[in-house]
Amino acid sequence: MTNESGSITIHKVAKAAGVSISTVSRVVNDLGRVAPCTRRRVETAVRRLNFHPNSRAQALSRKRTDTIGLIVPDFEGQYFSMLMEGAHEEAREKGMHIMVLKAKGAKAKIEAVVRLSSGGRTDGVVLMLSDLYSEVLEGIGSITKPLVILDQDVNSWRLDNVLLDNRLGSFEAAQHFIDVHGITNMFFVGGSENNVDSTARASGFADALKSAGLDVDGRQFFCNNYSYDEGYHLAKEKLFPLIDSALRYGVVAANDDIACGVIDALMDMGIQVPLQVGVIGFDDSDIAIHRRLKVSTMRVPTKEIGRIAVRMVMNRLSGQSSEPAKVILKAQLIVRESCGCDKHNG
Amino acid sequence: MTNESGSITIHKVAKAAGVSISTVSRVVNDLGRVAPCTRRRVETAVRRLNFHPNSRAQALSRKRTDTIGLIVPDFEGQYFSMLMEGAHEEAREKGMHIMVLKAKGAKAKIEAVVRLSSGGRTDGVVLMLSDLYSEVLEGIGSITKPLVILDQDVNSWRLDNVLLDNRLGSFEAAQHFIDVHGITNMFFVGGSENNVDSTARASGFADALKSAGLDVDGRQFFCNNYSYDEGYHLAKEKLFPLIDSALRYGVVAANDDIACGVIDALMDMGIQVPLQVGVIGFDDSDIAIHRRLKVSTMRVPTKEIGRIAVRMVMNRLSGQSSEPAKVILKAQLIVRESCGCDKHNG
DNA sequence: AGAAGTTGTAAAAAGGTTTTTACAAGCGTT
DNA sequence: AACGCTTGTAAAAACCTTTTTACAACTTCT
Repeated sequence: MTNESGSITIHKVAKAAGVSISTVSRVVNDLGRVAPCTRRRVETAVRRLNFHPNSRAQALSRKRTDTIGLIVPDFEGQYFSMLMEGAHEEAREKGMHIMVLKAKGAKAKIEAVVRLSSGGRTDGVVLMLSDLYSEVLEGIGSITKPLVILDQDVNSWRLDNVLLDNRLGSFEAAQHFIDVHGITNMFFVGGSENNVDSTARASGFADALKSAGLDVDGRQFFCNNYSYDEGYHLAKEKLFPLIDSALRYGVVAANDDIACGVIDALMDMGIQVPLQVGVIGFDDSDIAIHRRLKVSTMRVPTKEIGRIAVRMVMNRLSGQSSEPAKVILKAQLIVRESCGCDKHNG
Repeated sequence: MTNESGSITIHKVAKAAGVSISTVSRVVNDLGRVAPCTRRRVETAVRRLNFHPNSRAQALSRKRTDTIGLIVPDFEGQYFSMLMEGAHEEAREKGMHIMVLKAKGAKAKIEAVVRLSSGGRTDGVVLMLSDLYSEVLEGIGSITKPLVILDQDVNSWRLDNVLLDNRLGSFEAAQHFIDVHGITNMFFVGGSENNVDSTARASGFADALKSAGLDVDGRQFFCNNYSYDEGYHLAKEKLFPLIDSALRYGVVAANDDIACGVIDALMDMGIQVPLQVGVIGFDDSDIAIHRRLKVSTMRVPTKEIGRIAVRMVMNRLSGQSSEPAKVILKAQLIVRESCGCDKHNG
């Protein structure tokens, strides 16, 4: 008895209520200029027939879909979940919907953006761009719809941007080891080399060391692919041999998966964590607290990122903000156990 | 210079190519009856103007959106990620899109289904229904669009259904303890009481015990809310006191988070896991392998569930299958370390 | 050579809204 | 009573495709 297939249209409602379709439209959309008694008549007809405006016709007529596209490289991991959470909440509050697309690699990303925006399938797109592809920026140059880029700092006269201050995040992580624990020997274990998050986190780490007057050496940096297994492997094969049991060390990892891999590897090699080696992760994902040794980490306000991104699209849509907006959020150090602090305040 | 705002419509293309709009439509949609030289002319015009058919107009005319709705109770956890993965892949291969909605509780779920299907915003909906709400089934009774229910076994003449054989899963987990490890003392730690997965897993566990001639006792069952923390807490406060250090035990948990909580709690209380107490989780989520003691678990083919669900919607759409379909998938035991087996084949 | 079929294209209808324009009626003012 | 203003409603245009119908120009067969 729903619309569709029985197809209750605005015309039938109009007929049932004995008015014209424009009156029904005005009632349903709560535009003014309709007499109370007419309104009542229409409303009962709408209820009785169970009329739902055909959103496809609305979309065509209104020239919008009330849908925002979200393009991510991956559905896995808590980052996506939280991003989705924030984006969905914000969208929902404004009566909009989210269409999700996964696109890995430059070509796929461009295609995804075009597919979502060019036909008018969505009103705007949020694109997560964690790898540096200038080619993507070119490829989407012809898109005229609101477009906000996540993660990667793009300087465009058209694109909105929401980012995390990755440098500051790992700067603070390293600084924590220096200031609170008096540790001067440190390692950074990062994700893939062309992931912008990971490289920014590496350089923030380096900055912290420099600004504390410590030497920075290429041998302090390790690269893998953002996974537990690689973290484990790297720590066991490369990092462990460098450890002098008379000294204390700090490890800053580019995410919590890596941090956990490092911790487990060191423990398996008989190192006392966090006594001999402290570890700070990044992201504050579930894995950081769902273990015996709670992992200290830089919490990323991912949900907020999703929210803000959607809000930016909608600001554009409502014609506010002609200037491209850029919002930079900060990570927050969550001190738990793996850095060597006793207190567990996470 | 994309469509929209510049608005390159089929009319402009037709004009540019010196043909009628119906010819352009036939070329673009690759319907027959168009002379080679006309086709070429149209194709160049399309490319030159960068024409993308307006998908809103297409939707109105074709009476479909090429979009499938996916309604889930939550975006967190790997279950959602994998479901999304499968659904997206299948949809993408068929040129369709996924619109995601989160809805918790009966009222919200009904509203979500109505919102997505009644206005014609999607062509069909996949609804994950892990809690038993007969009220939801009633509420969506009037929907005429393809609708597939996940997780919960519904016997409807209209609704498609894809499920996991939860009973069999925990049956096999318990049986593993009995057959392989000769363990006769067992506990089940479940999720919330009205979660259909958890209760089915509990009863499968009970069946295994019964069919092995073991006693089943209410004190062997614990309930929480599917979280690490509750698993930890329950194991420490309730389960640990019941343990006789002279005996060996097996614990089947309703998911991996709980399993990890139980393991960590028991370890913290000085119990040797898996020597004294073996643990088998459920789901095979990342947390099961991202720890020192790799967790044995029942792997759920979540991605496959997502795929099949979307495929079912599309089968309906294409007019095949008038009978409601029901697919029941099986979980697979992944033997790692936490059950007491040495070998790590995960 | 004329009938019958095929092929390429145009014109028009359909899809269901929203929005603009137009008009009529009611009311107060002078 | 004439005028202008507001208010309620209808009619029509616009949104952009797809799909059906119609027709003219060719082929092919008898």
